[in-house]
Amino acid sequence: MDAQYKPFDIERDAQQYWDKNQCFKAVEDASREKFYCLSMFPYPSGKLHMGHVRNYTIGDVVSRYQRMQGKNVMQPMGWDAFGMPAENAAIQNQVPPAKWTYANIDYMRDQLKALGFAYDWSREFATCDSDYYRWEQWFFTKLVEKGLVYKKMATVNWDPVDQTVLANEQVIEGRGWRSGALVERKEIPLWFLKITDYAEELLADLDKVEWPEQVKTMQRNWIGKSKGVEMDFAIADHNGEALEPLRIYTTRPDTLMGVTYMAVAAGHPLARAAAEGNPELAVFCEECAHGGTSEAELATMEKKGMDTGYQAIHPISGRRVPVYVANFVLMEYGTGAVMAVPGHDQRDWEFATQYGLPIEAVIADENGQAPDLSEGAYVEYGTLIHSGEFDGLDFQAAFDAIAERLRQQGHGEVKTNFRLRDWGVARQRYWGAPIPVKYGPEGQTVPLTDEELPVALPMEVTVDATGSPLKKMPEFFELGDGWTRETDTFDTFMESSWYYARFCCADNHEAMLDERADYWLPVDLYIGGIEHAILHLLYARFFHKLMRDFGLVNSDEPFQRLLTQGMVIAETYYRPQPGGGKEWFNPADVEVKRDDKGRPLSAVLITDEQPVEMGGIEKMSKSKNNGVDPQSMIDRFGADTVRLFMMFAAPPEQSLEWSDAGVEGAHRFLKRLWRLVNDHLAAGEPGELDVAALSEPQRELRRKTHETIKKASDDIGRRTTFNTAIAAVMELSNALTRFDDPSPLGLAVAREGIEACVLLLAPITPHACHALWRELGHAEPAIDATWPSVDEAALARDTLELVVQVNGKLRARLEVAADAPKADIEAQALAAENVQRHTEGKTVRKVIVVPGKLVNIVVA
RNA sequence: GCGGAUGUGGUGGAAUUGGUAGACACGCCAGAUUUAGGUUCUGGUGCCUUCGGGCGUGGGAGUUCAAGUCUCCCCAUCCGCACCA
Repeated sequence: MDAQYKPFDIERDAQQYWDKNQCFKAVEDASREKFYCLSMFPYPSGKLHMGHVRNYTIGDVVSRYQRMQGKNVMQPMGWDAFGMPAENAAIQNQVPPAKWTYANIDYMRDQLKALGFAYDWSREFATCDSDYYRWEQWFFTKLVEKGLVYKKMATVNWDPVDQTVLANEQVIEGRGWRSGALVERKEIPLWFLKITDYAEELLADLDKVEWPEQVKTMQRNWIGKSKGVEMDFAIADHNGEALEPLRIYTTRPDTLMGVTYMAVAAGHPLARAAAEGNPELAVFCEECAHGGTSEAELATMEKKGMDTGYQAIHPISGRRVPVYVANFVLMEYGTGAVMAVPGHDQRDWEFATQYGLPIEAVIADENGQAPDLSEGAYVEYGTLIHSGEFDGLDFQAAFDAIAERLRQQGHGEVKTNFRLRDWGVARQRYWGAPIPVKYGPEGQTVPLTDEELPVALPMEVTVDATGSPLKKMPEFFELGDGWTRETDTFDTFMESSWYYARFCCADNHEAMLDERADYWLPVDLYIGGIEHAILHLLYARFFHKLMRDFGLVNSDEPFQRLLTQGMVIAETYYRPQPGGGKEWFNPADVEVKRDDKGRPLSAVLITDEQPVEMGGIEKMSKSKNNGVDPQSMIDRFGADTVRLFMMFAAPPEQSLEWSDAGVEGAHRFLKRLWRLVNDHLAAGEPGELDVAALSEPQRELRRKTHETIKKASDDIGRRTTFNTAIAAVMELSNALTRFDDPSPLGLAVAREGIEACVLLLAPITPHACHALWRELGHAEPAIDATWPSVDEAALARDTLELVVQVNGKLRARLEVAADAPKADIEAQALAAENVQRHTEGKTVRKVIVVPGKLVNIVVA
């Protein structure tokens, strides 16, 4: 074999071998256990970033591991190709989004191939292929027929200068990102999917999947099932005339007797009515329409309100309280109105304090006293006070009693509510799948028929900042006889909600899915960023249930296991600019000076040797220019080194800090491994592995080999902690390097250990292991080798080391027989020299023996 | 603001079930060989120390024979918040 590790030759040869033999083409086979491993497909933004490399390496390691376990593995790849960046690039470079997107796909596909991922490329597709989105359009028309789709008014960000709808991301501090104009909230009619019809099932079925508990918790909270009371407050206008009652929902009916005002959204009919005769209020309602629509923005903005002059009549006490218009109440949430209990709700408390409204205690604190409300609201559950006949009741009793009273009076009833809102799927953008609906001359709204599908998106267009070109293309939307086509396109979450199913049968041009979907689904392991923990994963789960209810799939959930990978982060460097901004420099262009402990002291730009500031470690991003280009790393060290570093530097769920030195370390390890095999082969032919004839060092090495197999198998297969699996293999390879025994038996023991190293690393550094496995004389490729198994007999030990503590502090170590009785261990521990010193003159109160671990002697 | 996480040597991290804190690696220090495909090998390396030991897992309290791990409070950072993907 070549004494030098030559990654580029090795990687080219291995990739050619896999490619030529179509090693990763997945074929349905009912007789074999399947494993569908899926990584979240990329948006083709231009080139791969380190986050992609991390994501796809994790998926590849698991895929290759499962293949070596004998499973029928399918690992596909495709492109989440619709989205805003293509439109932005089109505006900037005058290139049609389709051209830009497909060029990016071609480039990124080559990059993925250079990393040696075991994909079945025959299943590849892009979501902007009409052969993909046509089925989405078809399915949408079926949903319309089934009543799962409807149109309603919804709030969007409106840029009054560019005359266009903005995404939340395009609203920067309340202003449009291009025009800089103050963004307004505007109501327009939009298409919605009834995800709330599935709220209960989406909640309950979380129990069926093996997902990280925090992701399930986030989804549960997002769905937000609550039990409360929906009730009406009668309303009187300035003249005491009765108006339409005000409907509200509360989860705290026990605090009902503490209501001191009501708050409604600026768009609420009551606010509109009040504004009619009140110019000041009309101006205020207008002001409330400024700013973005995101919940974070609404929750953190300055709370403002204005009295409508109307009065709400308390349904039980008959007390009259003022009705305010408030900017933090939104029409979209619940009924667009809330009852305010400033004594027991912090937000209500702050508003009441600001506007001088009464704050009253109706829940006792833990001492049974009225709580001090001077510094804030008391939000705990407790016993009712100052609530008339309800005094003395606890939360549950008060909830029931007050709800019952409201029901008897016809003012309200118990209701289960969900925080989850229906999914708005319409976008006023060009680069998306056209929504397959047409409008008639008499205002009819009709889904397109099967014969009218698909609606192909025109590919040759010019895009500018003033909205979708589709709206300016009569040849697209005019259908004749007064009929027009919808020009909105789908939310790109639609495409990513079912691509995992289409991979099962991407070549079917007659149907959306076929029986092959039921062979492969559900996805056995889904890997992607934690940032998708709620929206994408919830929409995909919903879509799966829709497809199930149409008989397209037979499972309830799309993703059985989920691995949420952390971000890739790196140090940032900048220089302050005269204007107050910052110029950011890429880590590749910066040299860091360190003190004698290796702590970074300062940094200079390589080109001019002048200092730059260190801006802290952040997520790799364009804006901070701290992205490390995977390609340059592959070009320098080879794909295996990049893969190894990625898997070794951190467990997959944590953020991973990029380190050039760490990459070099990974590269050094591969060179050592190569040399280890080379030296071993040069040492001669191993003999027969006669387990009964082993010397003590040989037994020890063999134990290390099997301990490593055990640990690495568990780490990769169950825990998905690839970093500790690699650390274990490094320990074994260190032990093998130190093991110097050229006897035939010694070489046999070493051979077993070396082959274990190669196979255990095969999923992580597949190219090097492909070559090494061949050098070790195997005709079958490493990808088809069987994962090594543990010889339990090799793990047995005659003696164990126990630690001895005195009062919890380590004082001695003890070598004892593995089967030594407790009493012997205790006696030996007490007799140890250093233990004697620490127990001298003291009374032994207790001796705790934890078998196989430690002895703790408690003295006083 | 709300929901979810994270915090351990100079650095990345390990400690899986409450039981030896710091595996493995990077960096640094010392030595050897010598080095042009990004050397290689050996040893040392948490902090303090009167060399007995003491201290030590963001901070503060608590439970326990025993706490990085469990409970409570606080601080900092990150992710998501429905039109970024």
